[in-house]
Amino acid sequence: MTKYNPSKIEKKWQKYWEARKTYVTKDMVKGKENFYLLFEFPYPSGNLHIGHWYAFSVPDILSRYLRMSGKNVMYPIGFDAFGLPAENAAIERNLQPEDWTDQNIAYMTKQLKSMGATLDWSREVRTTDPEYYKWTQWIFLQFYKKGLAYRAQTSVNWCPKDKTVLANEQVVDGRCERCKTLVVQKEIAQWMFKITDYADRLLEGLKKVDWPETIKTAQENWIGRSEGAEIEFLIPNSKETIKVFTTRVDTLFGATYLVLAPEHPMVLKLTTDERLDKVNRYLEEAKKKSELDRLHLEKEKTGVFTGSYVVNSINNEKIPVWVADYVIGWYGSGAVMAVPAHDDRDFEFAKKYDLPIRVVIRPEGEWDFDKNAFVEDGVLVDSEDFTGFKSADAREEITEKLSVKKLARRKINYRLHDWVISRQRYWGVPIPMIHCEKCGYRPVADEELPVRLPKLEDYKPTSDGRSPLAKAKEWAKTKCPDCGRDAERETDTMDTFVDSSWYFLRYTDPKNKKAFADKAKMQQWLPVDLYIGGAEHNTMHLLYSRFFTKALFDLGLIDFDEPFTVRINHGVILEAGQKMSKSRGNVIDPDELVKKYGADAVRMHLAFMGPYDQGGPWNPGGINGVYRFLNRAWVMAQTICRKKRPAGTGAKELKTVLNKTIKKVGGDISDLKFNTAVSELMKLLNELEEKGADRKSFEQFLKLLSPFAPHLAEDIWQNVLGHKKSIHLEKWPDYDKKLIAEELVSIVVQVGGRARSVISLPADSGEEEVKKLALTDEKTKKHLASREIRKTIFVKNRLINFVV
RNA sequence: GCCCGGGUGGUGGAAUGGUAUACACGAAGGACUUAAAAUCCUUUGGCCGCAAGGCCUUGUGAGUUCGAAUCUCGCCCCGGGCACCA
Repeated sequence: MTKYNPSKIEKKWQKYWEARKTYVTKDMVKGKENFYLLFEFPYPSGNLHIGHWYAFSVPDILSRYLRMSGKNVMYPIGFDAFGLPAENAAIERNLQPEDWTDQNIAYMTKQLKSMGATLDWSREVRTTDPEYYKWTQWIFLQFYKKGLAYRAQTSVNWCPKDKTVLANEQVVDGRCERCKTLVVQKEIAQWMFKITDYADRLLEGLKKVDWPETIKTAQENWIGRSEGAEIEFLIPNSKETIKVFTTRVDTLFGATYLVLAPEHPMVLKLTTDERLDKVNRYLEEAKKKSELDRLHLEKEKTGVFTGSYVVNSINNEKIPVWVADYVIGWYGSGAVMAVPAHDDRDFEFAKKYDLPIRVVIRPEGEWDFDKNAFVEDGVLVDSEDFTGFKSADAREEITEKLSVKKLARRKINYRLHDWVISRQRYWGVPIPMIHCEKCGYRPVADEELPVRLPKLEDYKPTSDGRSPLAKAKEWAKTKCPDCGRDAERETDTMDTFVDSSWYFLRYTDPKNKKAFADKAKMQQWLPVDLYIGGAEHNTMHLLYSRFFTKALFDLGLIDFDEPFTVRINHGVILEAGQKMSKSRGNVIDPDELVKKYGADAVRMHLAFMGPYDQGGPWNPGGINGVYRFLNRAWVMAQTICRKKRPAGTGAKELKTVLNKTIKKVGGDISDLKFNTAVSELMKLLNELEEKGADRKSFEQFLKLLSPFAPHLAEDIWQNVLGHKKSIHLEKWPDYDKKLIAEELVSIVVQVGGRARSVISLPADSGEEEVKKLALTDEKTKKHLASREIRKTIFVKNRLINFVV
């Protein structure tokens, strides 16, 4: 008998499938429904770790199952190949980023192919391919022409180490997401995408997609919509006003002072001469503190009085204007009305600086206003005509009254910022714009695309805030498309999240030279049926892709406006309690495991570990169990082939188990419950061993196993069982409903809610029959002895409970 | 602080109102072997008991129910998101 030798058979079948183009997906197959199964394309970091296998090989089980169930499945692969880490790694190794990236892709491709997945390599896309980024640039230009891409001077996040601008989403705890350096604010003119125009639609769209609640709430929080009003406070003897944003117009009568953020443009204008020194000193301190603040050193509120007053137009009261850094410059209008009786922050500040606290909302119960602000809704007091109103009504009425005088208006604020896409780094897509002294920024003509990234000997980032591309003088020199004068190309590159915001569209038509993808082909495949990826993209890639989809929809370029119908976040595999990463040096190398146990065992072990969305600690021990299981299947195949053993004594029960397993495994895979599907297969093999398998039931078992262990299944199918065609072209077995319905069922007998015995009866027996038999049962009798049955609970085919 | 997840044997986990601990891992004992590995068999939540059997057990305390890991409320712990957002 030949021994199970995974490394030998796996290579062989991988070549076989490749030669026969088994997994090259056609755009349409008659009679088959298309299914687009997508995972987040990898970043070419160097080599795969076990986390990549988890992300790519486990969904392959679903891909194979769907194929067998008659679906035309696309399971594509590509590389998100531009980006900072590759550039930094290349700098370290004194290589060109392009060479480093190509080298990594070559190595990872080899590794990926060893998984034995149904990946369609003929559709591979790379974001660094000019044929790809040509369309990244083209889409940018469409956005530009629609006013969705614009250039503006704003305060942006600057990473001093990576020497580039970062999007808000790339700043975590005040630090650069990549290198963990403290981010500073810098005033630079940058290209931006107007994602804020889509804030409401991005919220609205969440309602119609089947995504986990966690992602939906994360995106809702990130967008941070809040409804309220903008109210103007009058500056005496001036035409100017201070606008504040509030969600609590009902507390307007309780406003006892007004606070400006240190960055507010009116701060110095409102500061009186005698307060100028103090205010200036405070502004200086606030600037310094903002960096310390991010280290969470101190959070106590500080502020300073400007010396000026503004008028609250609801009651014509003069209230003092303070400057304090607990008010954020960029949110709302950078100014707030302070209502210390009804806001925790204002309360704390008022207590500290001895400012008046005026109660205007009463709770239903008792409240100690000396100790805490009452921040919930209630009934208005001391609010002139509005006294006695409920908070919600007062908000409406007061806003209405002030808007008549044009001193207030309904307003919705968002936490979401526009997306800053300029990067001052080399390894990215050049922004296809030209700067002319006379005409300003002009778009590159479509025929000129792609604007190729030039080769640069020295591509390192510079400290002056200019992109390294500025060093490519010849490349940058061009003519203005409008006036024909000498002009210069934009030298910033795009954030890599732009590249990845549309790659799933390209997979449908990766070689198209006339469009980013053919409309008919997109119609056949999109939106994506199931998208699998990591939670780190909840508020980045997933939000950006949704924005792109909506913008492209509005441009009439696609006919759907949500890209991913179903989304599942896979769990993270931890090593020593931490996420695996090269920098931590705790990566588990799949190649070694594959060498030792084979790809089939590695895949199946990953599937068996636990719920797919949960991840968890890497437990190398368990892989033995799966390997043993595969080995036992292998051994059984050999004996069946030789002996052609007929069905054993338990043949009928075996049939029932087999049919139940067919149903359960298929259902579990569809629900992405791979771990329980594996355990069902193990149970079935145990049964087959115990009862003695015939060739037919073994073949059924093998089909169920084939998505999990594709190489082993194929080898047995063709070499041992002698089939001429691939097992992966077989149909998923049907199950017989009649066989699943058991003839005899076990019914639990409970006495007083405690299980005391089990009796066996024909299925669907009625209460009387069950009761009769239960009462003759010895164990039951013992527990019922000298007790009175007060009530009987009967659940068909399950249990009977005697309440005593 | 607020918002999502989650807490079950020595370990990964199963069961989403009806026999808790399926399926594996590990461990212990045995068979085979000169020996080891591999393989196979047996045992394996805790406590009491020679056994039959009994009692206890799903972070914790209460509640609903004939019956709760599962539903409800309070508390503790772990993971993630947001966080001075007015």
